[in-house]
Amino acid sequence: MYTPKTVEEAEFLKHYDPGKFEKPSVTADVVLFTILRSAMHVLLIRRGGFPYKGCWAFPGGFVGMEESVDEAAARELSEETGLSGIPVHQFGTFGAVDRDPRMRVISVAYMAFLPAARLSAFAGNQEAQDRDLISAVAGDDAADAQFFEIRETVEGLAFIGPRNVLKEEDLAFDHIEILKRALTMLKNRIDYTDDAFSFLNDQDFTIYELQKVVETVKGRPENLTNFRRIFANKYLKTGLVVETGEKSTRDSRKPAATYRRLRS
Amino acid sequence: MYTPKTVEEAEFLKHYDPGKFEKPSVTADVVLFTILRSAMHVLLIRRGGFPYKGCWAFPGGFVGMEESVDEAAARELSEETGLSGIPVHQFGTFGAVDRDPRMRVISVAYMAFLPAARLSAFAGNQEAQDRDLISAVAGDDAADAQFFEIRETVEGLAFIGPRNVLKEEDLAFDHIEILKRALTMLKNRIDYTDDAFSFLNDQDFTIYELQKVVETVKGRPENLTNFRRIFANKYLKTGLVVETGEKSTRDSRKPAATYRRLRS
DNA sequence: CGAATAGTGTCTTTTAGACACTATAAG
DNA sequence: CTTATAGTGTCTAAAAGACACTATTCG
Repeated sequence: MYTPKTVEEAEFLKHYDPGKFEKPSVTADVVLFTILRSAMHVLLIRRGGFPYKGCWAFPGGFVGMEESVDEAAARELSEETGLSGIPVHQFGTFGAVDRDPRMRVISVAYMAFLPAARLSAFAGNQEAQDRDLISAVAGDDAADAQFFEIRETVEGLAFIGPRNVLKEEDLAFDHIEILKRALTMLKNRIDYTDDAFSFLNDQDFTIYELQKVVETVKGRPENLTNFRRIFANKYLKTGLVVETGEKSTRDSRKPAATYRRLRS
Repeated sequence: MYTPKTVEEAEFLKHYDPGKFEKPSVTADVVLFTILRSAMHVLLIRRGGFPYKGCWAFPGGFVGMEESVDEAAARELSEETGLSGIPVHQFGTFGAVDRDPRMRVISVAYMAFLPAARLSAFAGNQEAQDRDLISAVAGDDAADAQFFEIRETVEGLAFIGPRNVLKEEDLAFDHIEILKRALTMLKNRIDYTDDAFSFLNDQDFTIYELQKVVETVKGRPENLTNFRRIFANKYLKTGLVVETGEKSTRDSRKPAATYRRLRS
């Protein structure tokens, strides 16, 4: 908290008028990724109001005056998906003049990662599981929320939903640019950050599960031997990850060792 | 440019009132680095008005309604230093609620790199060269502008100016946090981006000059043989940099080969 | 000559990539 | 017995680190 150093300064602050200049609006938007059936998916919400009515956009909204931008991102994600406790990672701010036809809007963009298991857990019904839906909170602008598979085609990105297929131009505002930036950054980050762990369903996991996450994010297979060696050097040798002693048969007939990450 | 798809939507946009909600202000701030006498320097401007009067801050200011955030950053840098054509690189947005005591301000932070030669070139007088001053344009908030050497001490960062020495708490707002983030990112980026080239004085340079830039940014020496090898593999073999054929004796008695980067 | 950078050769270590092979348990 | 993952050993290639050595030119 800032303390004025002189009476003069206290007076200045007391009479300062923040309304002198016209201001842009600021939003926090969250690109929520998840992995379903070994394919990258992103959450999109169908816009029920103008502009870009019927187009699809990331969860997000205006930054309130009493919350930080980071808090706004977490709040919007939570409000529009019902999910809580998902960390968000800021990756860029998009400030072109005409990106919103209503008015000047500057968007601070975040990415976040959802373990697939949390998808069905809270939706609570079979339909939701089948269709990769999540319960969007009803609101002015949120008519429907779905996870779309991201597929890279020769004409650009396509978004394969449970009921429909979108092209790049079906995204609202400049969200296709935001998504492309997020994807590039995620692919670059995945090898030397702990993002991959955020996709895992359980705190106990097998090396195979982690490998599948990395392969899905990067879009190409990893060599099994090398992946295990790097895992051993980077996490086991340093003590960041320990073997639990339990065995898992989720992915294979042969029981696999499970591991757990220590201290976040 | 966005085109409404229906008359209804055109009406909506026409009557949309952007003034409904209170909005934060948005600034673009630029951390301008340069290298003088083999030491990292950063440009700080002394604040002439409240709040943080007498403290030092990065060049920056409010984003106008008719310019993008990137343009605002470039404009502020140009206005407050007289320098033009310096590319700016966005690296983070700082949106804590209380970072400015006047009002809610969200700051989009950029970093930029100034070749040392441009410092003296435009200042035009000996005093400026001696003191690492640059001509700050007179304004409400800009009383004085200086480059400070960044020195890492046990108590944190110190800023060694031509006439004075600052501590972390002499920086205004949360600018010390912004600077630390910029430094960390720059150190991480320097090996695999072309940032190092931006510090070079001339389009023709020697390997030694490039090595000194990298050493200064990272704060530790590079092995000469390995640096030359990496340079050869990364830039010469790929054709990104070519040998000019000219020789330089700027740094050594023995003439050194000079190189030039192709296509930006 | 000493000082300071220019430039090359080479040995070693580390890391990454590739591939062969055996193990386990369900169907 | 087939299949899919579990897990190890090892050969090779590429990259990084370390160090020795010679070259050039000014003062």
